Amino acid sequence: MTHRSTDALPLPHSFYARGAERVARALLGQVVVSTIGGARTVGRIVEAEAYVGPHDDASHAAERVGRTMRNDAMFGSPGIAYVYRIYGAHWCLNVVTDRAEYPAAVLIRALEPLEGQDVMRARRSVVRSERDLCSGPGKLAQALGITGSLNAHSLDTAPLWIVEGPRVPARRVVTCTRVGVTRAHDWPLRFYERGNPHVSRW
DNA sequence: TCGAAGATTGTCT
DNA sequence: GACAATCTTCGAG
Repeated sequence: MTHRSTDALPLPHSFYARGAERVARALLGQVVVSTIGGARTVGRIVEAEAYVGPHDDASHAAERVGRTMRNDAMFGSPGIAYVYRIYGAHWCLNVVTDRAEYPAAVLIRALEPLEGQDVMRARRSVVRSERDLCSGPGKLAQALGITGSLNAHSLDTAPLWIVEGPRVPARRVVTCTRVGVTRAHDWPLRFYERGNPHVSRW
């Protein structure tokens, strides 16, 4: 079998040990690999949002909130996952960034499916087209089988890790405001690949 | 112990 | 395009 990009080594710890805004931008084009439940599902990151620190009022770990049981993983080491449940129905996958004891993270908002589309389709109850598989934070978590049990999981080992993928040229990266947040909604901390049909929302 | 709010999605009009 | 579903978390009483 020929070499696949998904056989590459996981991204190093140093990749995540930077400000969330830089990590969010750098995550575009990287590849998420899941072997949860024994099935391999792979997707390329095409959309991400940064939650940059305690001064970010839209963050779950904003200063007015402080450290709680829910956001505890955000205070952990860079490179671990922060998985939370939203609206009582959906899981969302974040990557913890910056440094330990400092709450910053990047929300993975959309993937372009690369492998295991049949498994994704089986996990996702309602799918009209391939674009519906991973075009949203709750959707991609369901498609990859991600649940709260992966909170604080280190993203350099099975069953969920991130490897280097094809780089996205700067001219194809769009920067805009975050989606769905009710505070600090005008901060330009959302990044996505221009023209990619798997982005959650234009 | 209770009540309000939420980094979304799916369905209906 | 608008709105309900659904339940965990957190702050107040």
